[in-house]
Amino acid sequence: MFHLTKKLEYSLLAFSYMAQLLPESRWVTAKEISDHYQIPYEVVARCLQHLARAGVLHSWIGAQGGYRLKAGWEKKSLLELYEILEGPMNLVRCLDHDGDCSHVARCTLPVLMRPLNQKLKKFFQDLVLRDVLNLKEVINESKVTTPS
Amino acid sequence: MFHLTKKLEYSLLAFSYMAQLLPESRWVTAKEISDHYQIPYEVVARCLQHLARAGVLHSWIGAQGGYRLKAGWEKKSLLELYEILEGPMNLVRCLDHDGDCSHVARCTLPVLMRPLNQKLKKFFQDLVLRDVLNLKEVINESKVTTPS
DNA sequence: AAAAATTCCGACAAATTTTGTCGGGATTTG
DNA sequence: CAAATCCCGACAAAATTTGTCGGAATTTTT
Repeated sequence: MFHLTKKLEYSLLAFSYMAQLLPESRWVTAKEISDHYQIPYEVVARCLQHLARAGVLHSWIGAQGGYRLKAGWEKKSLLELYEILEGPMNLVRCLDHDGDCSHVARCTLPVLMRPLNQKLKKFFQDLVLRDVLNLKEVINESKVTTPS
Repeated sequence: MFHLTKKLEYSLLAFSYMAQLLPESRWVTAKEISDHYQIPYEVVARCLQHLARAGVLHSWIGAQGGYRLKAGWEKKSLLELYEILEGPMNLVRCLDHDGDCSHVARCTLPVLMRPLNQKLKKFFQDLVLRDVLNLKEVINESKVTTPS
């Protein structure tokens, strides 16, 4: 129940990898990351795609293309990453459908869990990549948009 | 990844149920709880057994037996319940074996996750049943130890 | 213009974890 | 002694997560 999913693990590793190169900043391929950490290519690749679609990374298709951190990435919270990769964060399913438990009328879980869920989300909202990855400060992300 | 397990859900319902009866306090059977919430008997039953073994509930075997809240139950945290029911709370597996990832040397996850994990545990340690279940105060738990 | 490198996408297969079921034993009450 | 109950482990089923495959689209290189 409280294990990070591989999607999150791999995404964090990807961020970590890209952050390390930082003052440089270049296009990094999914393959490079998968090789470096020996994690399955297709899985990281999909994570990176989702993160790009969600606007946390730049992506560039084609030879010499890849991914690159997007300005402001270091302020993204674990909550945001979670919701990009896994959908809404809810302690109990019924909260997905706004407390419509439809299960037993007596089920008090949605009522009890709603405030708790808010707290949990707050907790992860306050954990931003900069802190999670232990970065002193993010030096500069060059505004390059084409590979070569 | 952040859905409560049924074990936890059912246990919370059980606590909720027993707390509602409170100034009374009597032996409540697993069957009674399973019937009330329409949840599978064997599963709640096992949760209650674990909670009893862990000292959060009293149990009494035999006809007219059952379970009963044990003094101090309302100060038990969700972390404690979690660890009773599910084992140690760790965001990543390698923390189970104290960061021995054995995976790739480069894997920075254990290092990054250890402090995060601490924070998460703290978070759940601070959530105690009294608050989670919204109890004003716990009136009294009679010290009865035998059913009749 | 063709080939190579890459992101993008969905369908599906495999592995793992969670959830539920069963059968039986032990203890207490009436 | 019978009934009610807790106790326990093994296993089956369901759900979820993880990984694989096949292919399409875009860009760069030759």
